[in-house]
Amino acid sequence: MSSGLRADAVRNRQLALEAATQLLRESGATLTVETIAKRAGLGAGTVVRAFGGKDALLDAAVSGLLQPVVDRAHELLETTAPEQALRTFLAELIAFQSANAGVNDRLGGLNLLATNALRAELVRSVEEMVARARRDGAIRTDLDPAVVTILIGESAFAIAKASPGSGDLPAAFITVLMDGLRP
Amino acid sequence: MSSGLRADAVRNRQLALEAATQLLRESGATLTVETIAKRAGLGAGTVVRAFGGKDALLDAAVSGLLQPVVDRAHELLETTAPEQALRTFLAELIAFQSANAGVNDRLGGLNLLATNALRAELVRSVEEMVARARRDGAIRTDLDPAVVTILIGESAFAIAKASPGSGDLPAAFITVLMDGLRP
DNA sequence: GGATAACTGGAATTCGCGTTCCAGATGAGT
DNA sequence: ACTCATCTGGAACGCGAATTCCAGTTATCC
Repeated sequence: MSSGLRADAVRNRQLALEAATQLLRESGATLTVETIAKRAGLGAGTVVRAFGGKDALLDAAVSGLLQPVVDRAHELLETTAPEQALRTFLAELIAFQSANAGVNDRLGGLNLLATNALRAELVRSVEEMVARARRDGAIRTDLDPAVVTILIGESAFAIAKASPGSGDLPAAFITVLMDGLRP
Repeated sequence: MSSGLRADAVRNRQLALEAATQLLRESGATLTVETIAKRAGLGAGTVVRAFGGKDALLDAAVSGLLQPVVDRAHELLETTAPEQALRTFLAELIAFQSANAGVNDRLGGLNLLATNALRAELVRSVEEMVARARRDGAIRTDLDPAVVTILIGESAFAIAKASPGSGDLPAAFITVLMDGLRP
């Protein structure tokens, strides 16, 4: 096969990835190579080797989680009117981040190449939504679109982190934000 | 004196605190006991003993940074009209967080007793500002005040973290937020 | 079904850090 | 000035965690 890996190595790679993803999403879990290995039913060495290091493994896991969100943004850009796309995407993004609360807190000091690329792509998509909504007259023109994009992205992120504690928060946020962004 | 500490111990306590505060504010700096000790011109043992542990030392350092902000919130509550107080405080809070960027990222896993107390006090102050502004008719009443407070706090925090890269961001944020919060 | 290269488990290694320890230094009381 | 309790520097220690290593196992190819 194209990979050049032995069949068992391929299987174990997959097991390691799944175990890492699981543990990443379990808020309190300790995220050591040891625990990932135990969860996957593998030895520590195998887990590390599968991706070339712990960082790369987690990068793959986080990317896997993020990819559907990126796809969804593209889909909304193609199928939905800009303002509505922005609203919908924000709601879904917050729900996603909220469901994966704690993931981001445990990535400090890690070098996440693929993940950062996806994040950049996400920002690009939001930028495009903002630009289009603004062309439609749905967003005020006294602010730099790039600044508006950052504003949206960063605060959505923060709201998601805080929202497990308070269910109304995301809806309130979107209301306030979209009202504040109107011309 | 009341402390019961020897004079040199008092002085070294102060040196350790200042060194810790400095390093905390220097974004890239490694924040180990060793580096703090070197900066203070002390031995590692002395630094640790001064406050009873690294956590307590950093707690004291962060509290020291935060205290003026808390005082300022109280002052604004006493001297300024609610809506204006909120605007002003937000701008100052963001400027402060921005100037101390990176401090918050390095506090993961630490037990910061005094700091958390100050943070809670900060939230209480903002809550009071929101409540008063709402009574004045300056803030929409279709949202739970507690939710509005969290909304403000969390997003201000996020904006501050992102703002070193983009100077217009804080002003844009406050504009959008306050417009969105109007009745 | 052998031969061989690839892969595996998990023990040993390494590394970064906070804390502890203690022989020597130093401030405080007289 | 003398004494002694307190404090100091920094080496040694303990601990958690990633990585490396290697003897043994297993897939793959003929």
